[in-house]
Amino acid sequence: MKNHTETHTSHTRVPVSECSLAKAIRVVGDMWSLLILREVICGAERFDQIREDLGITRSVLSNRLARLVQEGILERYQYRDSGQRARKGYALTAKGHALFPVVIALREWGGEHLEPGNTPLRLQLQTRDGLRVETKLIREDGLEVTDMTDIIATVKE
Amino acid sequence: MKNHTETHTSHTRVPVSECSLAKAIRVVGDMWSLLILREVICGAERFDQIREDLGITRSVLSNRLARLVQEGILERYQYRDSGQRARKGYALTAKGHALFPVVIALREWGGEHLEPGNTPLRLQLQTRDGLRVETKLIREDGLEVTDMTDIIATVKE
DNA sequence: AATCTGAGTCTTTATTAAAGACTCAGGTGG
DNA sequence: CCACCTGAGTCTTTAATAAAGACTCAGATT
Repeated sequence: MKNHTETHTSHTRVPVSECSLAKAIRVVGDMWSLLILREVICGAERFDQIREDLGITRSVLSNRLARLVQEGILERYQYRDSGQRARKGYALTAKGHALFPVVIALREWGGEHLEPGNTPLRLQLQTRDGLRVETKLIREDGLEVTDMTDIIATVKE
Repeated sequence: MKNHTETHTSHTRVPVSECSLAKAIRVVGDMWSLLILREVICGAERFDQIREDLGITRSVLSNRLARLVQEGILERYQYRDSGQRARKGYALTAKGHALFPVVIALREWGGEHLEPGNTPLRLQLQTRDGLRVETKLIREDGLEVTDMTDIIATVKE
């Protein structure tokens, strides 16, 4: 609970149009795009696979995939499983992979603050050899930040 | 570019309804909510302040603030600056502060992948005593993950 | 040749957002 | 005390998006 007599930290004004956080939010900060990324990370690669898992409509999925490809976050490719016809798939590019810290942080936050008691099955993000991975906030001096209220926004130009 | 003859990692199916990542996306994974969080982190506290900075309509702002308060991410309080009338403000709760890793990771991604050349002024997230803060992916064994393609999704039940 | 599938597009209807007028309470100035 | 201003919204109308589901079209499959 905030103390209403405390002196307020001054308002850091970075115009939305020039803020890389705001830009990132405009590019990937929408529900369907994020859910689609989750699907691709989980290994879904085909249009209908994603659509069935998410219950998204074809038109919106088509639209979002196009945007994600255009932004260079996903790439579209063709593949052919042996004995199967050629198909099209979507996969993360390097730029898409670079979103892992965001996704993992979101996953952690959801797991810690949104779970309603029991958790039957949990999505884990780990290395190929089975090591758990988690995000940490590290200060310039190498120490981990544990108290989030110690973090403030400023403008460096 | 993905090799189209590689064996595909199997599809990890966690129903959207039971996935803490998907839940987190549904709660904070929308553009306006994220932009509002950015504003509050930047020190905006009043309704009209946020509205002017973001150019969001009153009705949507009202709606999103109510949702964020209801989710326990923001709290509404009253304050009175000396010589001023009493006003209402919004501030991060502990649950809201816990989103810092997500926000900082997004900020980093935006800065690295979305900047169009020159960056006049940059939003920085740092400690109160001026130390830069960044997110890192740390493996169970303490090492940092640098190659994102080494991370895969699995289900642990 | 007829059918099936994947990967969409198109059309219609329902939801959500934008623009901007209106409300209402607390404080201020004359 | 009365008229006016401001903060913090609500309400109404119009425009943009999303949902539901029919339709398309090309490459396999029977």
